[in-house]
Amino acid sequence: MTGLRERQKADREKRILKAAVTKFRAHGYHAVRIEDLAGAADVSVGTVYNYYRTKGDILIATVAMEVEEVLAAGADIVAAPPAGVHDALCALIFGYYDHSLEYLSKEMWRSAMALSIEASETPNGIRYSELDQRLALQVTDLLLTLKSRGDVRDDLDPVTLGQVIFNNLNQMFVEFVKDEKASLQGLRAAVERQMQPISQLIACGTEAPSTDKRQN
Amino acid sequence: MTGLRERQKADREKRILKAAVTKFRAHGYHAVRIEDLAGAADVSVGTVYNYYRTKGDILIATVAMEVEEVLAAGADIVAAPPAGVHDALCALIFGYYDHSLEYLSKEMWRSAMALSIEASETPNGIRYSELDQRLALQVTDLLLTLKSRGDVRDDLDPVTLGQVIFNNLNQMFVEFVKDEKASLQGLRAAVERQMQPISQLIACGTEAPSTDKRQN
DNA sequence: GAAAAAAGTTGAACTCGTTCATCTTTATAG
DNA sequence: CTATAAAGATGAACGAGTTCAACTTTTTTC
Repeated sequence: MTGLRERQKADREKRILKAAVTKFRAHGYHAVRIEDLAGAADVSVGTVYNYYRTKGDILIATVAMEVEEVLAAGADIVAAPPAGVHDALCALIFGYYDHSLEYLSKEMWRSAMALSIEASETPNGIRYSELDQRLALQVTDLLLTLKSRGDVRDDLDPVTLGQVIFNNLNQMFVEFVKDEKASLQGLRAAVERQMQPISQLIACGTEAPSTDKRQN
Repeated sequence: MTGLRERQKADREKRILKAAVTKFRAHGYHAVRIEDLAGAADVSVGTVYNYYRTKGDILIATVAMEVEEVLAAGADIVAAPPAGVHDALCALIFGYYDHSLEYLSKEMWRSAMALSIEASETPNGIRYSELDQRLALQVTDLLLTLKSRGDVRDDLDPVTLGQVIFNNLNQMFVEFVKDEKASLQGLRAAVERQMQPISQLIACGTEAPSTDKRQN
C-alpha cells in the first residue's frame, strides 16, 4: 500500500493542476496569480513551486493534456484515412483544429507558444516541442500510409513533405490564436484553400502538366 | 531651427536605443534590466518608459531595424531573381537567413517572437507581425515575377503558394533560433532540401513523373 | 515508542518590470 | 526680465513571479 506522504503528494499535485485548468480558462493565464492557484489548491505559494518549476510549467502541463488527446484522435485517422489525398489530409488537420479550443483558450495557446519559443531549452519548452514533433510525425505517417496505398506520387519524400505541410499548419494555427476575432471556420477555409493545390501536386498522376522542358 | 527640447528628446531616444542594441546583444535581452539601459543612456528609469511603452517595445525597435534591412536586400532579389525556380527562391531565402544574426542574437529573436505571439494585439506585436507580412509578401512577389517570366506553372495561385512557402521558412527559422547549437549551414541545408521538391513541383513542366526510385 | 533523519511545507523577502505624484527644465506671455 | 504654463524627467512605490531559511510532518532507526 502506498505511503501517506506519497498519497498526499499526488493529491496536492492534482489539486494544483485542477485549479490551474479551471482558473486559467476562466480568467486567463496572466490574470491568475500563483497565489490564486495556491489558495484554490489549499497549499502555499512555496508548495506550488515544489511541484512546478515555473508558472509556465503549469501552463505547459495543461496544454500537454490537450495535445495528448489530439494525438490520440489523430492516430485513428492515420490508421484508416479517408480516400483521396486532400480529404485524408483535411480530416487529420481539422481534427487538430477542432479540438484545439475545447479546453484551452486562445490566450492560453499564445502563452504556451511564447513559452515554448522563449524558454526553448528548459523542460517547459522541450516538452512542448516534443508534442509538436509528434504532431508533425503524424502528418508524415499519414503521407506514408497514403503513399503505400498508391495515392501519392512515388518520387517524393514523405518526410520532407510532411514537415513542410506541418510547418504550414502550425503557422496558420499561430495566426489563428494571435487574432482573437478569427474563427475556426475561417481557419479551416484558409487551410483547405492551401491544401487543395498541394494535394493535387503530390497526388498520384491526377493531372498532366504542360510538357515544356525547362531547366530547374 | 529645432527647439532645444526637441533636440534633447531625439538625443535621449537615440541613446536609449543604442544602449539597448549594445547591451541586449552583449548580455542578452533578459539579463539586461531597464535600470541598466537607463544608466547607460544617462536617463532615469521613468524616462525610458517615456519613450518606450514596455521593455518588449525596445526589443521590437531593435529587431525592426534589422528586418527593414533584410527587406531592402530582398527587394533587390525580387527585382531581378536568378534563373530557375529553385535558385531564385533559395537566393531570397538565404538572403534572409544570412542576415538574421548580424545584429541580433538568437535569444533576442526568441524573445521578439515570443512577444509577437503573446502580446499580439499590442503595438509591439502588431509591428512585428507587419514586418512578417511584408516578408511573406516578398516571397509572393517573387513567385509572381517567376510566373510572369513563365518559370512557374500557370494553374497555381502564387499568393497561396507564397504563403505556404513563407510559413515553412518562418517555422524553420523558429526552430533554428530555438536551438542554440543549430548552425546557419544546417538551416540552409534543411531548407534547400525542402525547397528542392517544391520547386520541381511548381516549376513549369520539369518533372519526371513516376520513374520509380524507391527510397523507403 | 522515542529520537533522529528525511521529506515537504511555508510565507516573508527579493527581483525586476511598470506606474505615478512630484519636481525640473524649457517655452511662452506680459 | 519675471511669471506662468507646458512638457518632460525622476525615483520611490507597487505588483507578481520566484527563492530560501526556518518550521512541520512523515518515515526510519534502535
